[in-house]
Amino acid sequence: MTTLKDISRATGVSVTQVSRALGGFPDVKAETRRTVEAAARDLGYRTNRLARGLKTGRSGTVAVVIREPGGSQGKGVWSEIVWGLSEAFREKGTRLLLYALPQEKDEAAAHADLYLDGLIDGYVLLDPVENDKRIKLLTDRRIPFVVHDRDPAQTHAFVAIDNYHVGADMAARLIADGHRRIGFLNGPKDTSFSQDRSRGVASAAGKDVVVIESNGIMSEERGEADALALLESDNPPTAFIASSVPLARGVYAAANRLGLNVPRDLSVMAHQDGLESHRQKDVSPALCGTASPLSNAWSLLAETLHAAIEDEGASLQHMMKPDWVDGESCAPPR
Amino acid sequence: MTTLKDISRATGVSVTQVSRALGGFPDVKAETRRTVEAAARDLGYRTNRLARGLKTGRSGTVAVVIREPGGSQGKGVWSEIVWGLSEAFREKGTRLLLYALPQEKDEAAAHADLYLDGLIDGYVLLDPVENDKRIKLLTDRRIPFVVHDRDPAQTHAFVAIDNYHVGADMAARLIADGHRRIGFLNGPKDTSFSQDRSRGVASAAGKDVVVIESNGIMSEERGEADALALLESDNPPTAFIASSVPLARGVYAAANRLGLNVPRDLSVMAHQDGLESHRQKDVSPALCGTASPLSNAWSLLAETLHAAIEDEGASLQHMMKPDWVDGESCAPPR
DNA sequence: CATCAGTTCCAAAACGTTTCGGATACCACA
DNA sequence: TGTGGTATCCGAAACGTTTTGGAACTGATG
Repeated sequence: MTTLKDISRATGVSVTQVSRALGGFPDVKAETRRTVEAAARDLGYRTNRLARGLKTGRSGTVAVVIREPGGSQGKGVWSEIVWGLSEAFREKGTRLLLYALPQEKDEAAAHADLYLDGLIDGYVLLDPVENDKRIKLLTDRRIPFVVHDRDPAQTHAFVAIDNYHVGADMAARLIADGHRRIGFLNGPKDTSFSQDRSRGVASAAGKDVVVIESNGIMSEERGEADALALLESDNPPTAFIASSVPLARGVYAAANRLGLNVPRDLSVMAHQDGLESHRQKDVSPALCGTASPLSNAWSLLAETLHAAIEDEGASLQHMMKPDWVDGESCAPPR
Repeated sequence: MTTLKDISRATGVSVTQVSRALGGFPDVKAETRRTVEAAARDLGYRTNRLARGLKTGRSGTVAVVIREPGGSQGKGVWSEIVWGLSEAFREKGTRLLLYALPQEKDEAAAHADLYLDGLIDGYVLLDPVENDKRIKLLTDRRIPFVVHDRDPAQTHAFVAIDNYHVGADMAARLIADGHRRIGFLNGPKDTSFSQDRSRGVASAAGKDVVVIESNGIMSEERGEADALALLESDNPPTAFIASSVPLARGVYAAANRLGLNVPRDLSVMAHQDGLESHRQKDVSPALCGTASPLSNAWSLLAETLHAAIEDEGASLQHMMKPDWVDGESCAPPR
């Protein structure tokens, strides 16, 4: 292993100046810097993060705790998220630790324990719940962290989707196309994302547009059932907004059963969460709708966590505007 | 953060003795040790792994490099493997770093780079290929590692399945049941696991048993095609051995098309690789056959890597005997 | 009493880095 | 000549741990 001392010996420059030269400090003569940099390259120098970490208190490593194995049949889709995170952090020179924790262990305590090892600068938290214990504990102990999505009951650093605009965008486009009666298959009523989307839709709708909203789990079965009920009513909607791709699949199934053609007889829009597993293109006709640019979320999460680590107490909150994806599933009403 | 110095101050014992007391060294009076341990507990002491690592050259962290995001639609099943590994290492007090590397980057070089940071003690390598570059480079640089599965072209530490016994076990059981003509749907001819299984089957077969082997990719489609061809021949086998669950699915499909009942008219055995994604129970009738106890592999991998890190140059090789899984798919021939 | 062995202890050095507090040299200006 | 400013440098301390090499004490043995 090459150390600063080796470079110092090789160049005749003091260890201090070698460190400062490599660190880009201004009080180093240009020529000295060049000499040092050349020697560092020749000797294959890499700064020892353990030593740096010991001195600075920053190891350059963050962690994410995962609770379930998640095979390709498993419910969890964390592999995609974790991969994206790891890559985003890698690009910023930070490493990501994956901490697998069985269900029966106390997750919040595990976060605190691991942090005390000194190897970890902070955490990314996934899948927050209301009044999340982890958030509470990490906040108390002033351990830096950022949440993917958010817990509306607590204030903390997060990167979340702007669900208000998810609803507003889709509704506005349907209305611009001439639709005046819209079915809205939303998520569970008690989740904050559903409420936000609902508000967005309502604000875009105004007075002469009727929105019929239903809430519940976002499965294809429920989508089909709720869509069927609406389409068979006396005054059926000419368009649907679905809060997820599976829900939209359900709408397609319902339309199919009633012999309705999408988009000729019925327009369908859906929001996709950005995971490979629920893709708007994978249904036919391809869905149009909003999309969460999760791929961008990784680097934003990385930046936010960095900021949280640097400025203790900074509360960084990012709402990401949804993207728009064109498809074949929307048209003006007949 | 509590340090050894804090404990020293609190107890009046020197830092040296505190360290030795906590480290379990013998030259510490029992009473002193108790005092120190009590203080450590009260003060919530956790040893700083950065400092220890700097001194000992061991950070207590290992890494695995992953190349593809692999959503639940993706081909990759690494999430299950990585989770198992992370948990196995966690139980041994070691942490696992996940290093996501895009396809276009040089993987072997990335291993060397990351190692030079000093944060990593060694690697777990997945999916080795013949004459694997990573194995070559890590061996050259004397960076400790262990491979999940193996590269028969190089000698290195590994944990692999005993594929000879996979073949031998299944063949022996079928023969004990009275089968004398066996179809064997194996993997690609140039992979070492296929060759090993082939040898195992042959050795169990002896002279009065006929084995008809076919090789190729292990998809359901190929399984169906090859099984169909054999079953429609003049002298069809009374049993099949499949090298994977998808292949066995193909056999089921072929039997179905020919109106054959499993296991009455045809016995089917399959090897499952232990991943949730290919489960013998998930087909009907449930498959019997060998299974790789991958869940045990994780801790064995962890132990082997630890050994490789401690004794430089130790070459540790572990063949895991397959398990046996009972099912409904086998019976004596009619 | 001197010697030895055994037990228990500790000061200090070391790991590789960052950073504080000056030191040195040079030049310009009064 | 002295004074101040700027550019460039460096020694030494510090981060928290492990480990070396010996010190101090005890009791037993000759």
